[in-house]
Amino acid sequence: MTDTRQRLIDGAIQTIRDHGVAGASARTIAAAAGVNQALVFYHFGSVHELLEQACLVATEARVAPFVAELEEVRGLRQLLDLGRRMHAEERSLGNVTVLAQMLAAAQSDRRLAGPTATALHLWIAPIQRTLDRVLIGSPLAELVDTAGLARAVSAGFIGLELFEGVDPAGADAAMTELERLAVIVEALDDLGPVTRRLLRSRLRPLTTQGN
Amino acid sequence: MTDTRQRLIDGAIQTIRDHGVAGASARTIAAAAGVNQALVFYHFGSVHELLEQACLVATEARVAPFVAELEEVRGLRQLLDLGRRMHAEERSLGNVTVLAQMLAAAQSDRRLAGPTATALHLWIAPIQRTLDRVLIGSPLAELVDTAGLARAVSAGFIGLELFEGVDPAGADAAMTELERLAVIVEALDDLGPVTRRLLRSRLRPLTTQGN
DNA sequence: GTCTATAACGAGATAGAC
DNA sequence: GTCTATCTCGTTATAGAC
Repeated sequence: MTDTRQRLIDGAIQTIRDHGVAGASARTIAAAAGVNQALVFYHFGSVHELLEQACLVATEARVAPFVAELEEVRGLRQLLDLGRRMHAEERSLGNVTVLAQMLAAAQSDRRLAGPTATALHLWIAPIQRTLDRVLIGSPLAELVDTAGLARAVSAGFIGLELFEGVDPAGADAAMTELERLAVIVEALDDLGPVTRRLLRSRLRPLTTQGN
Repeated sequence: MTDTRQRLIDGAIQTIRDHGVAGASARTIAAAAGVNQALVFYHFGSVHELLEQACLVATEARVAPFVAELEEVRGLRQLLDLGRRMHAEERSLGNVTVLAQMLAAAQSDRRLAGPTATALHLWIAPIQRTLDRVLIGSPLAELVDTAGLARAVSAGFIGLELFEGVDPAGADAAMTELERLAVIVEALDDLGPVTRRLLRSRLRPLTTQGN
C-alpha cells in the first residue's frame, strides 16, 4: 500500500475521532495526513470511500490485540474486567468512537450501512466465540443464544461509548453496575451441586420457549 | 409559542430523522417546515440552538406517553416487553433516532453535550423509578444500583437503535436474547422460599463489595 | 503521483424591504 | 414577523501543469 494512501487512512481516522464524521472533509483529512487535498480523490475517488476504508482498517487494527486477550478469558467476571479495560483504552485511543460515528452516519446514508456492519462484526465474532467458551458446562449454556448476546453486548458498548461523551460519571455508574451484575451471575453459576440442580429444574421449562 | 417556532422545531426533528444531524442545515430544516430559511436565525439565533431546543422538545413529547405505561409495569419481563414495544414504536416514529444522532454529534461538539445529557435523563429518570418499584421485595434489590442500571439500559437502547440501522436482523437477535435473559432472571426472582433463602445467603457476601 | 487553480455549489448568517 | 438578496466561507470534485 502506498505511503500516501496509508497516511490518508490514518488522517481520516484521526479526523473522525477529533471532529466526528460531520467534520471529516477532504480538506481536514488531508491536513491531518499532511498531504494535498486532491490526493483524497486521486487515491479513493471520493471522501465517502475513504471513510469506508478507514473504518474497516481502523477496526481491524484495534480488534486484533484484544482477540488474544479474549482467548484467555475463563469466566464471566473476567470477561467484564476485560470489557472495562477495553472501554478505558478505547476512550483514549478510540476506535469504538470511530465506529459509533460511522454507525450514526450510516443511519441516514445507506451506502455506509454495509461497511459499518462488517466492521461491527469484527468485534461481534470474537466476543461470541468467547461467550461460547465461557458458558461451556454452565447451566446457562442451554438457555443463552450467544449470537444474540454477543450482539447485545456490542451494541451496548457502542451506546456506553456515546453516553460517556456527554456524561462520563453516568457511563461509569452504568459500567460499574454491569460488573456487579456479572459478579451475581457468576456467583449463581458457581453454586454447589444441590442448589445447582434446583436451579436447573427450575429453569428447564424455559428452554422450550423460543430457543 | 409561535406557530412558526413550532413548525421549525418539528421540521428540525423530521430533518434529523431523515438526514441525520449532518444533513440538518437551516435550508433543509426550513424546507421541511415550509418556511423561509432566514426565520431559523430570527427565531433561534443559530441552527445550533434550534437543534438543542428540538432535541429537548422531541424527547419530552416522546417520553410522556411511556411514563404512564412504565408506572403500570410490575415485573422484569413486563418491563422488557414494554421495552420491545417502545423500541418498535421508536423505530417508526423515532425520537431515539434523534437522540442517537445528537449523542453522536455531541461527541465532537461540546456545546451539544449538556442539552443531550439532559434529554437522555428524561428517559433515565422514569426507567430508574420503575426499576426501583419492580425490585421491591426482591432479593436482588439490595444487590442492584438502579441508578447505574437505568443508565446502562438507556445506553444499551441507544446502541441497539443504532445497530438496527445497519443490521436489523442482528438487532432483533440481540433484543430477543435480552428478553430471554429477563425471563431467566424473573424465574430466579420467583423461586420458592427455600431456594430463595439459599440464593440469598449465597449472594449476601456480595453486598459488602462496592455498593 | 503530486501539486495549483478553479468550477460549482451549499452552508451560516445578515441587511434591509415590506 | 416574514421575505429577498447577498456576503463569505468551506465543501466536493475536476483540469491541467509539473
